[in-house]
Amino acid sequence: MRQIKHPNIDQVELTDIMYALSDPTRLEIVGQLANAGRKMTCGEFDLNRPKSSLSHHFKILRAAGLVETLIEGTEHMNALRVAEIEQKFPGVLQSVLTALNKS
Amino acid sequence: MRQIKHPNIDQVELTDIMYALSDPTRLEIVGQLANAGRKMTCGEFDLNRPKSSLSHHFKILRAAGLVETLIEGTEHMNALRVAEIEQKFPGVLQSVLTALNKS
DNA sequence: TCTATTGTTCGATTATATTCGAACAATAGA
DNA sequence: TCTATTGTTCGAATATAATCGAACAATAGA
Repeated sequence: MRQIKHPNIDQVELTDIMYALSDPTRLEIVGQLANAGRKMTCGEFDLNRPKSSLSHHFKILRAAGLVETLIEGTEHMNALRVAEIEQKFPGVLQSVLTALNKS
Repeated sequence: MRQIKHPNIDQVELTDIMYALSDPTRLEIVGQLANAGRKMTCGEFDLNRPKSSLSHHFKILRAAGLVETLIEGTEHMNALRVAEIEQKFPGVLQSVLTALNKS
């Protein structure tokens, strides 16, 4: 598997996004990614979970179209698909990120 | 039980809201409520589910702070807590409603 | 007081999610 | 080619959610 498959943005449902963002760990991942403003490897996140658990959460974030993962060597670089999500669901991700940074 | 208890808006977590909105039936309820622009009884919703199932979904919407239910006689009048939610999580509910009406 | 109406609660079933250790796969670099 | 690094996948256990019929509760109105 050379690169990981991601859903096309048209295929992403609002319920998928809501579901992905309903878990504290995943919300944390999304928040850290947004605040970093750059691609991050899975290991870079400040979360205290075994890697198999994190891998599971990244899988759900990818399926929801929120995160894009590019393989670079042995590392997997994760990026938020902000622009696409914003285009399809204006304001949804932005307002969630704003709420995250307030709490 | 004279009136139903609702959470104070301070106690509402973002994850609760995301979770409540991750279910198609509940999203439908929220959408119909918003579009109606008025209080609605449970029976008024155009959903094809047994009442025990609907009652379950309303319970979750209430717990998430999204819906307020006032008992009037034998009817339960449901209203969206738009203003409070908007105050605490600006843009979140609005953008979801906008997305709902596009699909 | 009896009955119809409107929802909630209960209980059981089925379906989905979460969690995490262990094994596996892909790659970089020695 | 061997090894370390980075994640994924597998499998099994546990937890949480959805579904819905049946019984129950509260009220209005006859």
